[in-house]
Amino acid sequence: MNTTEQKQKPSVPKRQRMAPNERRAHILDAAQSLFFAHGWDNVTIADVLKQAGISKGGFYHHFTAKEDLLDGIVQHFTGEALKTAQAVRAAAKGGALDRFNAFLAETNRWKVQQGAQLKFFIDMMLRPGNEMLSHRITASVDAIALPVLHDIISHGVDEGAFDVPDINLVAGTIIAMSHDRRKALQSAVQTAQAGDIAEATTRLNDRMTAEAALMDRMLGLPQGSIMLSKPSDYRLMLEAIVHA
Amino acid sequence: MNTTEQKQKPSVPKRQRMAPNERRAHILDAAQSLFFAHGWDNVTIADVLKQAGISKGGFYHHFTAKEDLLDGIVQHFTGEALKTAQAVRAAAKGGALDRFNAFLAETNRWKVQQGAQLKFFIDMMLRPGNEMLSHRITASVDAIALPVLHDIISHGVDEGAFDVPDINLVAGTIIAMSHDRRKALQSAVQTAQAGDIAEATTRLNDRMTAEAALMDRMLGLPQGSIMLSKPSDYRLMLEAIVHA
DNA sequence: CACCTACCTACCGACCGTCGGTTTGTAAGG
DNA sequence: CCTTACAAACCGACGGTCGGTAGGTAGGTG
Repeated sequence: MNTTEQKQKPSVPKRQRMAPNERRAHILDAAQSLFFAHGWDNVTIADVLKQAGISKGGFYHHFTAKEDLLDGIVQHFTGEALKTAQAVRAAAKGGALDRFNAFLAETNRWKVQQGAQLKFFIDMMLRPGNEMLSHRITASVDAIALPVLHDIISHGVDEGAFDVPDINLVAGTIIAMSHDRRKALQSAVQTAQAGDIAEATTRLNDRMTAEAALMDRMLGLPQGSIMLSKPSDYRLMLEAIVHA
Repeated sequence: MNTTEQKQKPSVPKRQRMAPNERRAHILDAAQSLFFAHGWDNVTIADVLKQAGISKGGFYHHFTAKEDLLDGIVQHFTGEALKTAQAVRAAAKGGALDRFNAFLAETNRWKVQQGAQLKFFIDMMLRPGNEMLSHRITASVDAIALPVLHDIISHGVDEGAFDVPDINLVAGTIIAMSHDRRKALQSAVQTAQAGDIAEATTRLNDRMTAEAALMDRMLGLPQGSIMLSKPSDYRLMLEAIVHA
């Protein structure tokens, strides 16, 4: 109801055509940044549309529902992890213990590589209102990591290197422990950002050392068999996060 | 827009007044049954109103939002657990191992006591769309169980009975393992309902035996120190669930 | 020119939460 | 014992928002 009827072609919506894959990825990117920043239920389809620069009809041409975005994001986010896992599985050289340590090192390398994104990721996973996102990503990671871990442990048991009460239980518990690590990581990052990187590094290292010791026990290994990264790695990771 | 204007006082809404606590509990009960049965996002406020027999205004007089129901339900549901935990904590007699076994026995006793409700509860926790409920209940249980477990383990370490790399890590991992157990329980219940109670009992028992063995290792105990329930208990529990 | 498909606007139904008003208990004052 | 006054429980219509749909439009392709 504007009194001055300006019929000027204003800010022409500029309908621009894109390849389906491209458009889909574009929308997914927009959605991911919004969801990570503000939480699943605090972001509306309209927000995504504005961010992605597309209309509702256009959106629903590429996606069937808001939940469909979740699947896309989770897939995109766990794609890297999947590749890593497959690579570790393929490189079946060495004994089970070596493979296990390689698996841990690889996952850890991936995290360090994420650098500053890692903090963002952790905060997102732990943000209230993001239970759905968090749950799905966790489930997806589980689905990828569990069979690989089972495979490694199973080989270790066959070799006589490992001794476990139940392969699946041990694999699941190790993964659960790593999920639980998120809280410790978040706390460490906060400490680091408060200025005390030394303290944060120490706490992180203590945690990881304890995890390694626990894994030794769970796998029936002598103390010190499982090797996690060095403190210097954690320091570097924390510094990278702080300076971002 | 009814043609036949029946002015009869029909099905008088019978505005009936209740004490706030009573009304609140009444609404909470209705909400819980609906949420458990159909999932958080599939149940609307209107559904709860109809079930509880109250109007929207009345509802919002007692609750501030739909989410407020969640807190109430979680509290109501973990209240029993809280009492149990406090009781275990108070009964500080005996050594740490005895207390630990008592803790496990008590939590298990609680589950068996739930009986048929247990299946309902597990299905609810694992139902898609109930991530929020599931997450909150898990978090609440964690908050209750963690300090108790920490307390027991800490005493055990002081006594020299336990030997752990990190108290919090071990406590958290044990709890995480118990949460992960839900999937195994669900699977066992399904097997039992399919008729094969013997198989279900065996699988459940295997799982619990393995958990006990893992806990022995985590706590630095000789094999067989941690005692979980007998197979007969699981059989009884499964039978109770099937016959409900 | 015909046709496909990416895209758009307008619209729908469902839902949550609010708001002004109504009923009911209850306690003080006559 | 009755009246008056006030607070608290309760009602139902309404507004705004959101996810999703319907039906048409434009731009590329054979």
